[in-house]
Amino acid sequence: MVRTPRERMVLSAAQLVRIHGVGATGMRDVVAHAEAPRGSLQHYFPGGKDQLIAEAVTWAGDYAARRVARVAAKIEDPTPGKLFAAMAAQWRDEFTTTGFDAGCPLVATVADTAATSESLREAVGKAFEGWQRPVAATLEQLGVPQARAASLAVLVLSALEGAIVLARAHRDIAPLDTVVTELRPLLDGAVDHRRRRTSTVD
Amino acid sequence: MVRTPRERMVLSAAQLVRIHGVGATGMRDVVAHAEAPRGSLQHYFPGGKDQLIAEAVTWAGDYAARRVARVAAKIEDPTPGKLFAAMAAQWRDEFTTTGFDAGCPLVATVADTAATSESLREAVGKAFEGWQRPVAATLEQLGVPQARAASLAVLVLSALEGAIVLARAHRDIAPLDTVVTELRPLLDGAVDHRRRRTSTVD
DNA sequence: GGGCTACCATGACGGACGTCATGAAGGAGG
DNA sequence: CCTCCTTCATGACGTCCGTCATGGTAGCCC
Repeated sequence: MVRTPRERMVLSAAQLVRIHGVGATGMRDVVAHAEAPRGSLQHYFPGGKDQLIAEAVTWAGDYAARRVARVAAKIEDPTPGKLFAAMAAQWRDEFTTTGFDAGCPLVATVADTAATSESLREAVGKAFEGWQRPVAATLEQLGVPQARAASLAVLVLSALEGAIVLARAHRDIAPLDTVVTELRPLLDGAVDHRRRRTSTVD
Repeated sequence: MVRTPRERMVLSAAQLVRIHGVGATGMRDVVAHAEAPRGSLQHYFPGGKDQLIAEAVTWAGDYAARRVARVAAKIEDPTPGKLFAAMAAQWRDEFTTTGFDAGCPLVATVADTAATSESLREAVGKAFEGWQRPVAATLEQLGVPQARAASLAVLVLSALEGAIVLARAHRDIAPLDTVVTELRPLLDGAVDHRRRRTSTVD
């Protein structure tokens, strides 16, 4: 579990962006947070700040994607609604235990740089795509018809991201619970039971 | 429709925050964009940048709230689903005509300052609240039971904000259309037809 | 051992930022 | 006319930013 200084910097960048946004996250802050040597910046990230943030965004997207697969595997008697509830619960837990200081790094990066840096915008787009894919795949596996699964994955991501923003603004997890409550029947109602693929042997 | 320099500065701040985020929006940029005298900054906003951004956020919240009432009045044979579709359509139109450079100022402010400035965070919270209220009121007027209307308003705001972020990241309005398509039946299904209040005389 | 590469250290530079000090117009009221 | 107050103008200050230049260390390969 030891991480190279380079990895630590990418990881620290992601965490700092979650809290302060891209603009307010300095490279000096990143090396300090990562306990990495400052001289390594120009060595590992010759592309400068854009490259560092882009890698952080990409890492965050991969992390989110992995987490979907992981949480889906842990649900017993899974349904689409339960998947969404579990995804929201992860944020709920983080907010209640760690506080509301950190949000989603992808949202922060879009808000700060979508109009400025094409490369960063593209990195975020791919990160969202990579996150959406396992969500859609899981929905399909749970019996949602393929065409619908992609749409519902977009809805799930949108509602979750929006609820995170609302929760942070209010310093209250209620929006997360609300969207789960309202969306659950819709998601569970989208399964075509004849198509359902069970992961266990019948 | 002439605006005082002070108003112009607040308005320009809101617009610049939408594009560049709070951190990357400088006060000099604001006065330049507003074509306002730089010396007026310390006179009208002795609280500094925080005060300026806070007023911009508050203005944006009021603007969004007014727009809900306005768009709701223009829908013929309105339903909850149509309200949401109309709200999303406003963003759709802006993205297609003006491009994806500008997002929602409330989201940008939360992402940049939720962990840093308590006053700004609070301003955004109230702005969201002031936006949510007319949405819930309109839903109730369209026949949604009161308790449900508040929840659905949260869902509407969350899904819309999230879809805006996704649309900007992908430079594609598809997410907006997707959430509308998926959410419309849910919203229209929430009306209790016995409670519906018609605006015209029966 | 010599040379090459990967990695780290440190200081400087030019620019932009938010803020403040100081002062000048310009109209209102006495 | 003089005074007060609102409004605007301008320059400076200190700080922080991203980037770069330069040089040092450590280890591997020939």
